Amino acid sequence: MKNNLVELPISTRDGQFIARYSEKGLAELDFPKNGRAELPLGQAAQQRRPTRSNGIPSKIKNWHRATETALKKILVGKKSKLPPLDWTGKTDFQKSVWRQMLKISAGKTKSYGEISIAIGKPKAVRAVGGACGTNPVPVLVPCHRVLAANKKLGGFSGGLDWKRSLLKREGIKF
DNA sequence: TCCGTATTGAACT
DNA sequence: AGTTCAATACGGA
Repeated sequence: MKNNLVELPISTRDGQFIARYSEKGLAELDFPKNGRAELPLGQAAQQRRPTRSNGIPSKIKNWHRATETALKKILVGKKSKLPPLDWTGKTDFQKSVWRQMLKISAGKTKSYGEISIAIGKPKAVRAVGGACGTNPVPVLVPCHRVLAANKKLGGFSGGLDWKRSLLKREGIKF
């Protein structure tokens, strides 16, 4: 079996996210492609296309519902329960890093250094950054709550605008 | 094996 | 106070 992922859209006020599910859980989540963090102003282009519900296992539909709820909550700075995540094929190091990030509650931040300490490898700060960059499930795994040591904005896969917006919504100052 | 990385902290203008 | 630089762990080619 290969990338037998089920692809489902999630419409939010920030645009349409794309969620992909494997047989084990949520495997990937993508930012809206044509939607910058430039304040959509409610003019979100909502594409309504025929949904092929056929062939989608009910468990995936269930996960998708959880994902949709979680995503929308987090987008307004609230904590939420997450669907099962499928990190198959990823390294133990990455999984450790992401698990630490899941422990960051809404409205709080951690530095890359703190993450590295938390996983027992204080010197692996840059590797932590690398793991963040390959995080397949942004937002839900709150990589945006990870800042540099002096509380500065690091980088972000989906664009720094996103990171800034998300942090702002959670009332984080930097 | 070599290179890049979403870092860091210390040294140096 | 701003900038440069080496160190360091890990993943991908």
